[in-house]
Amino acid sequence: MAEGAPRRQPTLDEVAERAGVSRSVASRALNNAPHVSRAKREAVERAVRQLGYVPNPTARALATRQTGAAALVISGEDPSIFADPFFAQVIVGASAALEEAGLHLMLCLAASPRGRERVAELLRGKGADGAMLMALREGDPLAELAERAEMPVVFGGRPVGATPRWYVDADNTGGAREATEYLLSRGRGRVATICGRLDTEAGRARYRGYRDAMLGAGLDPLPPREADFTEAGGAAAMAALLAEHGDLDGVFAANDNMAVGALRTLREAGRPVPAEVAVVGFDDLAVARVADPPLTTVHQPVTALGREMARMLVALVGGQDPTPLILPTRLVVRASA
Amino acid sequence: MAEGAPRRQPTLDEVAERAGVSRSVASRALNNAPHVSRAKREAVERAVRQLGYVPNPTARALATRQTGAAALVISGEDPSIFADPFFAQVIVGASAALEEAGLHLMLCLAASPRGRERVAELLRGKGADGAMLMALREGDPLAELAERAEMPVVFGGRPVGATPRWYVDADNTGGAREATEYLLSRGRGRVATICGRLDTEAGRARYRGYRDAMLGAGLDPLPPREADFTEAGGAAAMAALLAEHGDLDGVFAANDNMAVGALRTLREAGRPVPAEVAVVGFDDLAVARVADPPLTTVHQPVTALGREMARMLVALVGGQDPTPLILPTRLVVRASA
DNA sequence: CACCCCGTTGGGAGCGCTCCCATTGGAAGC
DNA sequence: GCTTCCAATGGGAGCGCTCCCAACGGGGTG
Repeated sequence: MAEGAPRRQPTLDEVAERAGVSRSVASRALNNAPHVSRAKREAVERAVRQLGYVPNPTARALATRQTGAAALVISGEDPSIFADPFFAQVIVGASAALEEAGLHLMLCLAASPRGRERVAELLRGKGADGAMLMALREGDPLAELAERAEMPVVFGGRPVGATPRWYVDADNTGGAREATEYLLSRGRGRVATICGRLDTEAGRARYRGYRDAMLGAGLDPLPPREADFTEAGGAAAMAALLAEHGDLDGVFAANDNMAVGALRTLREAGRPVPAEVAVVGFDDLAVARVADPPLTTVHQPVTALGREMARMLVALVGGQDPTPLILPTRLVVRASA
Repeated sequence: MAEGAPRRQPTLDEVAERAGVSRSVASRALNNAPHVSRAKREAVERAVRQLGYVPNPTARALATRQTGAAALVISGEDPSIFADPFFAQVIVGASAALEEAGLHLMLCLAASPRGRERVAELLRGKGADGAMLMALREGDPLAELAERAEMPVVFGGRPVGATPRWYVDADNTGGAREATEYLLSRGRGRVATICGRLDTEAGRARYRGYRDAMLGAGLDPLPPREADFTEAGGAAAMAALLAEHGDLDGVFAANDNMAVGALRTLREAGRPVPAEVAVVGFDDLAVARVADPPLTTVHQPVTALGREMARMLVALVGGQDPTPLILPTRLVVRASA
């Protein structure tokens, strides 16, 4: 907080007066728009420097009807979902792309009812120039809010049961299929999957990939063994799997967190990885490299996902009509399979 | 994006007209301020519902000189610093507290020069009602920006070399001392430390804690072995430590990431943990529980840190003058030491 | 019955900026 | 030398909301 007298911030009028020009000219000079003589432009710049003028973003927003901010909304019934480093990566990408476009990032963790309400306000009132929505589950109230939103909305991953106009997604099915096929190609014949929440499209798509690969190899896919994308959930699912199918020799986990959990369970059960059971994850987050053994996993360009979402939103805000994007995944082979 | 005709959002004037009252009364009714008769209040509420009116936050911000948003600024020369799950936890806490106060969260990753410039704008122009600054390094340009900021600023952790007026920090020195003392108390006599970046106050404070504990036990502290708070950095530092002091039997790493790296190096070097070398970390992030062996570490209330920063900021915005806060840490004993 | 008090009410002046538009004047064209 | 054109300029009207303040009127008091 500034010390001393509560001197107001200088306004554009004061800058104009100091520079000996009209407010209009000062405004144009500031936004370096045309129709300003070199002399006046410099006079304005000098005045700005002398007064330490900084434009008031709120006033500008009101006049231009643009807030200069984009919202990133992460759904979930409980804030702990955000602990997944996946989101941090997305944010890094989105933040960079937004920064490039001169937009600020508003982060909304739509966990509590109160939070969801605030998101609704943001979307319905013009609290941002656009929004990115992620992690929607089936029947997510956010989906409806997105419909009513007074601004462009880009989805990160697709919501369940509907294909929005604009989204960026990873090739979940393809990646999962590749992972499973890899396990099969390495001679694993009894491959199970720990799938993510089936009330998310990513969870379903990855299960489809597993199923397709199994069917393609003439094998019976196991029914979905659902977990919640967390390490603990993965560990529990692995234990259940082991109890039911003691003879399995391969597991595709629908994300790295769950794969790490599976690894832990297998270690505790004395089932060496990959000797007895091979494990493949999905995401390729930092944890995959550090796991023991290092995790073979489906790499998903998470930072790019954030970046492309933001870019798509920027295009939308700029009046363009971008096309949805599906980012490629690729298998990264490490020691676990 | 709304379909159909580009109908404008209804304004307060339209609501007032519809309700048969003046704009003033409508405004008061909306903000449920006094001096509005029951009848008119209800008429306004009805009109709001019928028109689907949502107040324009920008206009409100301009009139009240309050943006309704708080910025969380994370410094760092490179966005990857944000990959540290530490920040995600802070955000969860801050977000919840801000939500309670009806403020939005603007997240600023001040990594690139461009990003820092935008933060400067935000802080100098009134782009937010207040800011929380984290992860400042020695000589960080953000420190000066904070001085000039036209809004209250709360620090998360203290900047190097200066104690700001308002901050929330963890008891870094105390925690590090406790960790080291624990190692010593378990009969480890040759205890080294992998300290974090010494251009951060947290890095320095934790080294001081180690040093104090060593001196307190009449032992010679080893000189700081600096790493960058990452897993890879921790692994490298551990390797160097092993090369120089092959006989060490205890390591205090200044955060969990580095501790996990150290664990990996020790495993690769065939030095069983904790049998030959005991390891203690700092932070108690999720990774500590999952590590192999599970990591003994200094628990730091990270979510509370975010929450308290936000609460302090809210108090400040509300015109109060809160006092700085130092949150307690505590040792969590697991298998690694 | 005059007077005062106070809850209601609405008019109007901003908040600080953008942008449309009419005006000006000098350079270029004939 | 006169018209034409256009860059440069500044006045003014908003953007949608808050809030001060004067005005109004009904009930209570002396």
